[in-house]
This record gives sequence, structure tokens and C-alpha cells, in this order.
Amino acid sequence: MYVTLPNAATDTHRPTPVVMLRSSVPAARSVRRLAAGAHVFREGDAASYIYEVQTGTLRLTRVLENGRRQVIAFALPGDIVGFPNGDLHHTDCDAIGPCEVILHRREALENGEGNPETHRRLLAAALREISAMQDHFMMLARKSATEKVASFLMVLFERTGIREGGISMIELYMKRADIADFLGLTIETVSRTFTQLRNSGIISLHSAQTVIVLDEDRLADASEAA
Amino acid sequence: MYVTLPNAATDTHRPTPVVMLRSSVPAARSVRRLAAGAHVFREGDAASYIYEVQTGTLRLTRVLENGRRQVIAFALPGDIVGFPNGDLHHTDCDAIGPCEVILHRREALENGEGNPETHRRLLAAALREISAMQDHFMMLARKSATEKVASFLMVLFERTGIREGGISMIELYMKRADIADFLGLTIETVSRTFTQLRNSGIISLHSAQTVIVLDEDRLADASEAA
DNA sequence: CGTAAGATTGAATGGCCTCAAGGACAGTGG
DNA sequence: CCACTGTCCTTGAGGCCATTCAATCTTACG
Repeated sequence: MYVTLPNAATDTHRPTPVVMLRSSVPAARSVRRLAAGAHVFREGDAASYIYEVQTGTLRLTRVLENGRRQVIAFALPGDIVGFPNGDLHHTDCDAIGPCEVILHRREALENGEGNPETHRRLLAAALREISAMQDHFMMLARKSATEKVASFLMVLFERTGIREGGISMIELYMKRADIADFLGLTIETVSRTFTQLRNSGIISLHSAQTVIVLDEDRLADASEAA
Repeated sequence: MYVTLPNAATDTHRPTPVVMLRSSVPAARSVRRLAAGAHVFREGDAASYIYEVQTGTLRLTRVLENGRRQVIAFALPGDIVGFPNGDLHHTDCDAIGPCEVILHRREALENGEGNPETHRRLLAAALREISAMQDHFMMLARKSATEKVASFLMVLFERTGIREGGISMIELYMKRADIADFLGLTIETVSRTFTQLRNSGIISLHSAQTVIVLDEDRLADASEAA
């Protein structure tokens, strides 16, 4: 998942309904269940598979020797991760919570392996990935802390938000540290920004992990530039 | 071109020698010459072609309605740009100086169009692009102004630097504003950082566009964290 | 209840930005 | 040849936002 721009010309992630997934994936597909915290692959691992998230959330990270870390993306249901560069994976990937992922052999992307439809889907996912990352550049380079956090919540709400009895809520499966490393901020700044959005009456925090969206319009405003 | 990390596990851009390009591109390829400032494509244009830079430098940009701009990448000889998302281009692309680009039909990436070798090359370029952009995230999110500018000069030197009579130099075809929008800084900060590197004796400025690298080791040090 | 991990809040610093002015340089026309 | 002009680059002063360092609060869990 990337925090894209509201006005982006490309609709990067129309969330793929599970039903659609079922029909477009060969019956004999390989599915793996992952416990919370389980790693899918590590930087330097041989890239044998590409992974399609069915349920749960994956986290892609990169680390520098000096400890600085960057969360590249959160992969939500419908997202595809693990595109290789050469023969190796170039990020770490682990499950934030319990997950189900579909495994695609790398060859399915490279030559279709006899299934043109899968080939097309994987290639399209790779190209969509490029576009989404370009949008994400804007975030990291040009947005303020408030804009970043608000954008983050907007995207998360659009993709995994729940409306229930007139209440709009978001479950944050990731920790503050993950959000900070994803947005290029510190934990403290993320926390302060949540507090600020709360004091503004835009959101409410049922718990640290559960966000209630009180005013979607003002959240959208906060995610854009002044 | 992305400013990647020195310690990145992926060698994203082994500069492809022109000779190699020649041999791997079909003889009947389509080449286009571009004048300085000419645009290759604009956001929203139909993506009919993918472009491989042979000579010169291309600039990929994205703009927000409020004027904030992000330079996504500089494309140097050997780089491939214009990967579509859906049927459209999602960035602007123009030539910074006179350029020669090779045109590949979009179908060559999508189905090989009867040439498996070209298909393989384009797909590999797309995957390399993903990896390079992930590295670039580190830059935008986690590096200081000095580290950004030093990294930028390092990459540019590795890819287009000239050693001549014991002198190492870099031609900057792009303006300060382009560098700033690429690194997520302001023009003033980029200029000040150049001055600071000059005062440190790490570089020297023959002109605003010509950088002499006096101390490669210290430039490398400046590009990494403390 | 005690411990540990995560989240929040406070105070102070600093790095980058903003606003503003001046300098370098090429192109143009008198 | 030389002002004139526009563009780009540099430099300065001041302010703000995010960070850093540090302490407290919350929550989960044995």
C-alpha cells in the first residue's frame, strides 16, 4: 500500500474483490498461511515466488547499516509483492498479522509459464507498482507531517475502512514505528499528529490501534496542501 | 536515474555499454532525435511506446495542482522510461538537452511481440526500476541535505563522470531547480550545500554546471550517515 | 502485581524553508 | 561596443516545523 495523491490521474488500487481473485486464479494455486510476525522473505533471498496477499497485511522494509529503516510499503489484500531484481529479493517482507498469501512462481511473471492471464495480471501489477511508487515520492518529499498522516489514514480508510452503524473506523494493524518509517517521520511526530487530528475533531481514537473517522471531508482537506 | 544507496545489495545500474545496446536491439529499431526542451510525452498521453535513452538526459516529472513538483528521475543513456499504468503515461517526460531515444512499442513489453529478447530486456528494466525506486525512498525520507546532494553527485559521477588528465568532473545538464525537486529540497538549500562542499574542499565548481570532484573518498563519506 | 513494550506528552534544539536581495551570464537590440 | 533584460545561481536573515532527549502514561501479559 502506498499513500497516493487524491488527485492522481491513475487509480492505482481498485481493491480487487475476493470473488474476482478466485475466478482469475487457477484452481491449483498455492496458498500459504502466515502467523503474525512470520517473515515471507528477506533481503538477499533467492526470489522464487511472487506473493499475492489474500488476507492480512504484509510489511516491506529496507534497513541501512546505521539502523535507519524505511518501510517501503504495506501490502493489503489484492496487492502483489516480491518482484525480483535479478534473482534476488531486495527488501525484507514479513506479516504484520495473520495472513494468507497466494504464491506465484517467478516464471509466471517472466514468461507466462503457459498461463497468459496470470502473466498479464502480474505484469500489470508490476507496472501499477511503479506508478504507485512515483506517487509516493510526492508524499515523502513534499508533504508536511499532518498531510502525510492524513493521507495515510485516507488511503487506509478507502481500502480497509469499515462503516458500521454510521460509524467510520480504521484498524491500524501496524505500530506507530511502522507508520513513522513509512512516512519518513519519527514516532513522536506521528503520535503528536494523531493527537492534533483528535483535538481538531477530525478523528477519535477508540484505542491506539482503532481510529474513528469523525469528519471525512476535513480529513481529506488535511491531506492536501493549504 | 535514481540516487541509490552505496551499500544497496542490488547493483541497479551497471551502465550498459553502447556496443551492447547495439547488438541486443533489432536492426530495424526506431530512433528519435530530440532537441533540448522537447517533450517526449505528457501525463495523460496514450502510452504507445516505451523509451530507451541512447544519448542525452531525460527528465520525468509529476506536478500537483498547487505547483509543487517532483522530479521522479533523470534518465541517462541505458535507462528505459515510460512504463505505462493502464493505457496512459502517468508522468511528464522531456529532454534536458539534445537526446537520442530508441522507441519500443508497448506491446513489446506486454507480450514480446515475437521478440522474446526484447521482452526480457524491457521486463528486467521494469523490475530494476522498482528496485531503484525503493532505494530512492531512503534518500527522500531519511537523508540530510548534505547526504542527498553528495549521493546525487556520487551517482552522477559513476554514471557520467569524466576523468581527464587526473581531473574528475561531472557535467550537470539539469538546473538547480531540477536537482532540488529531485531530492526534495529547495533551490536555495541545494545551492548552499554545493557551497558547503566547495568550502570543505571536496568539490570545486568550474562553472555552475561543471563540478570538479577533488576528493572522491570524502564525497562518499558525505553521502552516508554519520 | 510487576514487568516490558508501546504510545503519548513536554521542552529545547537545529536543519531546512521562506522571504529578500544581489551577482553571474547569455542573448538582444540600439 | 555596451546598456538592457531575463534567467539562473548565490548569499543572508529570520522563522517554523520536525527532531532529539527525556519523562510519564497505557496496555498487555506472565
